[in-house]
Order: sequence, then structure tokens, then C-alpha cells
Amino acid sequence: MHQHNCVSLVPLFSQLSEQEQDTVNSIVHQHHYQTGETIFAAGDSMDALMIIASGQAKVFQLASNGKEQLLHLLTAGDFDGETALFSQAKHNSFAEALMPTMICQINRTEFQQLMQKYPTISLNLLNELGRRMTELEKRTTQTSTSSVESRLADYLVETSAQFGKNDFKLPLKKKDLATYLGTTPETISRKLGELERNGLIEQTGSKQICIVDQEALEML
Amino acid sequence: MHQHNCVSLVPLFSQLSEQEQDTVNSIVHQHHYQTGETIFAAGDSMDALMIIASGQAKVFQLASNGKEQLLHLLTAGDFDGETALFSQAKHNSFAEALMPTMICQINRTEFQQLMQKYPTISLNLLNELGRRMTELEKRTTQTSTSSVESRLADYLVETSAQFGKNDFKLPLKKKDLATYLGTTPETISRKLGELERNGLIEQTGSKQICIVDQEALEML
DNA sequence: CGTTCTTTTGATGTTTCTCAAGGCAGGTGG
DNA sequence: CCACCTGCCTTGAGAAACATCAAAAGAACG
Repeated sequence: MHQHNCVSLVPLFSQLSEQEQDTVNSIVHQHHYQTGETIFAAGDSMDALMIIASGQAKVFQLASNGKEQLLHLLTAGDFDGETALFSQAKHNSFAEALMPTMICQINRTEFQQLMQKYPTISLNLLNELGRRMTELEKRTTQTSTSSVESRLADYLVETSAQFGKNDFKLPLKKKDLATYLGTTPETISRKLGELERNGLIEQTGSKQICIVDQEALEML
Repeated sequence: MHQHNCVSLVPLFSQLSEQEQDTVNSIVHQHHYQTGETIFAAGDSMDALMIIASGQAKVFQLASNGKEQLLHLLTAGDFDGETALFSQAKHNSFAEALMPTMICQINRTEFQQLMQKYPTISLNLLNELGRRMTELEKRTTQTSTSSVESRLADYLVETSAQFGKNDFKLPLKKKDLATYLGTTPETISRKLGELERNGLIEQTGSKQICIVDQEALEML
């Protein structure tokens, strides 16, 4: 019945045997979201761990002045909602599907039982939280210590590394990329133009980027 | 021998019985640091959980351009180093004592054994990491969506709430406060002056702040 | 193939940083 | 107990980076 096997996608459960994974899989609830659909909103009570089975979603906050801040980009195998599995009961951020997206959920109580049964899960969870913490710390530091140009350069290098190619398609609309990097779409557009004029990158299609001089990008 | 009982200070261990806490206490190593002394540096291998028994320390990163970013302010009962108890082996940040400070350490392997023995510890750890994640997300959002003035106002309100008084002493040098809020000492100085001229606060001594109009501060 | 959302480009404005210099405070040694 | 010294804070003037606003061009989608 669970045609998209979320569980096997997630490192969280990777140490479990196939049988055990099947058990986990059987308590999973599936949901499908269309592009632009809200997965959860700030203020919603948070009672389940969410795993992206397929597709893509953005997690963001809204400041009181209405500005958006992109916190995480979730793709297949990523999960969210874990922080609230223990402490607070409310989401403090929003999640929205960026394309048709399949999500698997595990209820709080059931997840807690899983953690009791398989302690390795909580270790994996601690690891993943640590990883995110580290990443967010880095981003915070960058946002307040370096220029948009260097943040953008860093983002391009890292993204190309993730794809394993010099030539890749931005996984985000520039509008969203802007809020991710703590700037505006206009500035992104201008800085990309500047990088191209300086021969560090090439913009082939819309969103299609090719890194020409990685060395120089990393220098920023 | 362990005159400063760190263990009882830390919520991490609060669910343990007194006997169990004694056990934990017996594997703790103490260190003392003087004002300005480095507790750990980026690149150091991270092999212990650190608990502040008394005093205060700042955790910060250094950007490639030499700028400092204050990530956390640790006071008695806070701990750090947990992210590395599982995954990476190197610190990515620095910690420095801001006053004479007593630190208790628990080695990685011993801490892992503790977690095996008392699963409640890992739950507490997950909670605390979640709390920090939430706080850092908020700060990231604020840094890139609102002005220095409103970040500062928010900081003042929150700090006064922590002290439970309208009248309090800043726990940080303005220099450090500046890097915490992602700005410069000069700007902090000017904005505080502005808030005072507008009748929202009063600056009595150096670092001594009195909140006059909390409502208005929260509006920013 | 038109409608809508995104992106680009230009002109302008503002916030905040930078640099420089003077004042203040707190700690140290005489 | 005072005078000094060092680092911290303030204040000003100028510059830079970036945001904002407006409008046109370009994608994406049904």
C-alpha cells in the first residue's frame, strides 16, 4: 500500500534491518501535496515527524513585517518536525511544497515508541540535528559577516558540489534563493550578472548556471 | 572533591536520582579558566561535553575576513560540545571565558555509556538541541529581515525578561553584543542613544539599562 | 496564446559600515 | 591612593552596499 517507501530513504532508519524497516513503514501515513500547497503553518500543532518521499519543499518563517526567510530546503529523504516531537507543541515556521510532493508522517507517540525500541534512531536524530545546527551557525555567521556576493559565490560552489557538476540548474526560484541568502531578488540578479561579467560563471538557461572559475569563486 | 556540583545544575541530568547524579559526578573532570582564556578553538578535536559550573563564556566563529560572530552566550548550567559527541571530530567555533569560569567535562565515551544507561539523557539532549535550533532560526530570520534597531529592541526586552526586571546590566560588552546582533559597536552605541532620546529606555551606568516603554520597544 | 508570476534593469534612497579621533573606565603598579 | 595605561565606548563625517520602487521583458502554465 505504501508505494513510495519513505523509510528506506531516510538515514534515520538506515541501521534497521529490512524487517524492522517494514514495521516502521507500516505505521507511516502518506500525504500528497501539490505545488504551492501548504504542508504546515506556524501555529499548527506539531504532532508528527514528516519525511519527504519525493518532491521538494521549503521551510520558512515570516517576519512581522511580512518578509520571508527561507530556513531549509527539503528534498527526498529529508525530514522535519523532529524538534517538536518532544518539546513545544506548535510549529514556528511554514512549509510549502515547491513541486508535487509526497510526504510520509509518523505520529509523535508512535515515533516515541520506535525510539524506545530502537535506540539507534535517537542517535541518528542527534547527529542530524547537530549537522543542521552546524549548517545554520555557518549561515548565520556568513549573513552577518560577509557580503551578498561572497554568500552567493559560496552557495554556488556548494550547490555545484552537491550535484557533482560544474553545470547545474538552481533548485530554487531566485525569489526564494534571495530569502535564503538574506537579500532580495534584484540583488541576486545583479550579483549573478556581475559574476558573469567577471568571467566566474556563465548563465546559460534561466536558472542554469555553469561555474567557470571555481577558484575565484571560493576566494570571495 | 568536586566542590562545584555541575551535574545538579544541568537540566540534562535533572531526571536522574541523587545517587545516579553522584555516579555522573564522579566521572566529571573540572577545569578552571580565567577571563579571556580560550576554552576551545576551531580545529580542536572535540571529545568532551562541557558544562559551565560557574562563570560565563562566549561561543563564536571567525569569518575568513577576521570578523567575529557571537553564536551563544553560556552561563552556569549551560553546556556545549554535544554536536560533536557523535559526528564530526573538530570544533568549528571558539569558546572564551568572559570571567573566571569553572567548566566540567565529560568524555565522549563516558558520555555515550551514560546515554546507554539512562535513555532519558538523550531525550533531554534532543530537547535542548531543538530549543537552540529554534532560537537560532529566530535570530537568523531577524538578522536578515529586520533593522538593527528592532533587533536591539527585541534583545533588550528579552534580556530584561530573563532578569525579571526593567532595570538590568548588559551581560555583554557592547563589542560582543554587536557581533551577537550582527552589527558593529558604533551602530549599537548610536541606536541605544536614539532609543534613549525617544524615551524608550534610559542608560544609567555604563551597560546599565532601564526599560521605560516596553510596549513601544516591542512594536519595533 | 493569453494570463500570471518571475526576472531583469534602471534610478533613487536609506541604512549601516568604515575610518578617525577623543573621552571614559577599570585595572595595575608605583 | 593616585597616575597611568590599555582597551572600550562614543561621536562625527563620509562612503559603500544594499533595498526599494517602478516598469518592461521573459518564462511557465493551463
